[in-house]
Amino acid sequence: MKRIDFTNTQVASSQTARDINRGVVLNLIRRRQPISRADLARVSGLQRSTVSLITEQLIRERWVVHGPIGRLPRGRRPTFLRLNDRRAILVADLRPAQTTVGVADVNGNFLSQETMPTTRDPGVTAGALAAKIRHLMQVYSDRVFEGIGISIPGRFNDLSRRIVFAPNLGWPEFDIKGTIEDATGVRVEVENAANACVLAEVWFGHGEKVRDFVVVTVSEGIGTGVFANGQLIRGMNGMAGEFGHVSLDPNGPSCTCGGRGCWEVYASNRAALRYYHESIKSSDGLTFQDLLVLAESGDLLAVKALDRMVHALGRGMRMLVAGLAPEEVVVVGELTRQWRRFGPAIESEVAMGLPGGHPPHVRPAEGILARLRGTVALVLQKHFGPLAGPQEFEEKGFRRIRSLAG
Amino acid sequence: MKRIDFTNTQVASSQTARDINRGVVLNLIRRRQPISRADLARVSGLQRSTVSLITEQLIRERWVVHGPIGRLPRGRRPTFLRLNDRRAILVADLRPAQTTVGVADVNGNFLSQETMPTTRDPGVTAGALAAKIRHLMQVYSDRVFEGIGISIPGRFNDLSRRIVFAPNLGWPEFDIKGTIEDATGVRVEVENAANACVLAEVWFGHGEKVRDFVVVTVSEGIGTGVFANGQLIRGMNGMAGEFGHVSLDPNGPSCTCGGRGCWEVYASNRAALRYYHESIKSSDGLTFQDLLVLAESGDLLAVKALDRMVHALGRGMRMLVAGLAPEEVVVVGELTRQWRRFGPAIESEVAMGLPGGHPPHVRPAEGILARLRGTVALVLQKHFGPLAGPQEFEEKGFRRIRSLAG
DNA sequence: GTATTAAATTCGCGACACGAACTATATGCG
DNA sequence: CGCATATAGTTCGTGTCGCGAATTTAATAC
Repeated sequence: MKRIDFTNTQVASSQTARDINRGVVLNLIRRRQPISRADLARVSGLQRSTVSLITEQLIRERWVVHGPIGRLPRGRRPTFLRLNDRRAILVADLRPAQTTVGVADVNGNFLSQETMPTTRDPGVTAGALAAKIRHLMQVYSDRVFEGIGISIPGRFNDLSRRIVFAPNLGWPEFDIKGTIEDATGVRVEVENAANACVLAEVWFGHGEKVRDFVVVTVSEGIGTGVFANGQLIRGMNGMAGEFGHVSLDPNGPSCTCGGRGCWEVYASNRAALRYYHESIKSSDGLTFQDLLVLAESGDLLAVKALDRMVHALGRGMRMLVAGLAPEEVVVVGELTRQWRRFGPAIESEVAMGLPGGHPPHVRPAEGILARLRGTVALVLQKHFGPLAGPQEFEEKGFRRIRSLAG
Repeated sequence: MKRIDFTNTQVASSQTARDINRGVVLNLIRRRQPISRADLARVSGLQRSTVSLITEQLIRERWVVHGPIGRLPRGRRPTFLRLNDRRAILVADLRPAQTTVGVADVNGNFLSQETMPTTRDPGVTAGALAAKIRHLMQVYSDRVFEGIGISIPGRFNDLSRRIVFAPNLGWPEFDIKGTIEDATGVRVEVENAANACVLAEVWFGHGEKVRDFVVVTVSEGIGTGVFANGQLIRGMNGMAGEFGHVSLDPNGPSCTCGGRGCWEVYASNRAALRYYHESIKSSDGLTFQDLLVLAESGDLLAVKALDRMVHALGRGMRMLVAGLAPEEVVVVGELTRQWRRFGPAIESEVAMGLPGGHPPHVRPAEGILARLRGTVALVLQKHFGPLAGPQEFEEKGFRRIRSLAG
């Protein structure tokens, strides 16, 4: 008897070239729409004839539709192509306090967006979320829904299909994917919020031009998403990116994760509030937003608390920057609203004592929008080819092949 | 006038499939030699006819040669194929104290290996190295040399072609690539030692099966190499992997890099020696090897010093493990000689308070061998296709294509 | 010798990208 | 209006490649 072991070797067939080029053309249309076939050929380097065949295929697949006719000083007028925005994606961003639900088209434009409270009971929250989604599907029944994308402040394990690590949410392990899929009949994709922000940057931001950057989400906790070598780094079981729970001080305050002195204990919104509480009594019920307003209006203790937080934020980022050498650090969170105040402080803290080379550019991104748009990208990834991830190959032209072991 | 901007979009041509499959077949031969065409077809999933054509091409290119004829209970006998081991690679491992030079065949087997001292003067060392290499080229003049691979305890900047960050070597910026190339006439590839160990693991170890692991080299300093999503992470300017210079304590002892309290200040061989020096006076001239021997023979202070070092090592690894979620942590360095003593201590320290999921397997690797073999892989990468890195695509079937900007 | 088995090659086919030729459609000028 | 010119988009012939069936080669068993 022979032992068979399925290795991951991937061979190319005749269709592989088409699959690759289809992805290139589809993403060029997404990026540069409206665009003519002739321009696609110029931009991609493919022959006009090849572009025609591929666009024909994309139109058959209903990903692309004809747009308006262009005007040129001379010659035949080009027919522009654009994405079919009748195809929509349902998106949700789960946060400890509230959940945002919405509908977006394939371009990441939102048709609708609303919020609902997040409760401590996963089942109740998921039920309410599913109801909202079903309602949205009725309201937008003229659209075709590609899937549901959900970003969470934690980790989703693909094997067990459960949320397995979400200390700031306070949920036990829960099968959110199955629950929502059963209630709606639509396929659900779940991803960590910081990773979703990475996808949003790649899909709707600077694209794949920047091949190494990290996203740091600062809210109740601290999340990090790593984009390296032009790919989102997921790690074993999708657990990569928990730099927020790296211990800076083994004897520091305890963290929601069970550890002590984690980065997020010093640099999250909660940390700033704690610093403020320590300096002044009678400050119950204060939110991070309030703290920002206080600092803006000149409250010295509030400024001091935020400065401590920002200092810790920069210190932790230096860890990421030293280890991963990103070109950019993208910051997501409420504190970006006063970027003028915090931005330079973070940037100089990051650059301090950096081993060799140039410090990265530190810049803000819009939070909710990034998370939601990231989940749009998450759902579309399956159809748009290997942009931002290698896992696509297996499902398309490539095949897993056998190998004889032993 | 049109502004033209070369984007990195890569389209596939007819030859793309062949390039991919050539790489698959060549690497299967490398891995499983001697192997027949029939087995290659079975293992790869390609048709026997396709395998025949590709192997014919590889034999023409002189990468593959016919081996012995096999024996089977029935039927025509298979002709085995194997790599052409007349093609050799010159390798060097530069370390602060000494440099190892050698010759290896394409299988990573060493034909020769010798050491020479490393001096504080880059020019002198490079000159001596070049002389040794020229001598080896004469001794093995029956071989064809593919290139020279050099691993360094620092960073090589591809643009300036210089060693730009090597605090433990104590060299100023130096163009080692140009110096050796001019003196030998052979192409030189330079890579950080930890990254070289990563390549060695992927090429001569478990292969691409483990898609996420990190290498931690422990010697004068601490180096880290990150393998994620099945790729070596290089970062901007190839600077990724300097986790050794992440500050654990901003007020800690100063480091060779100019910072304070870096991980390597607490967890390197030098750190262990410092701990020992602190506990006992009159211990000048002691090497790390001596310390290991002392500990083995029951010197309690030596044991204590090494325990402190191992504790710090584990603490830093927890940072890597939390952030990158590797399946494995591979340790390279002298301390692996007493792995029975240190291994379990490191592993339990790493697993302590890890956010969610399973801790990685921590295991040792042979140091000098890994570094040297890694440089073999470094040189061969160019010819063996996109194994362990995406940068290959540009040079083979893929092309950069134009895009009109503005 | 003949049947059987397996390796390796040959050959016809379809998919694909390429590139030249061709068609379609616009502007401008005599 | 008619013709030159320019640009978009399509058609068609060619070469490469992988596929898979048929064929050839070479060994063993009876």
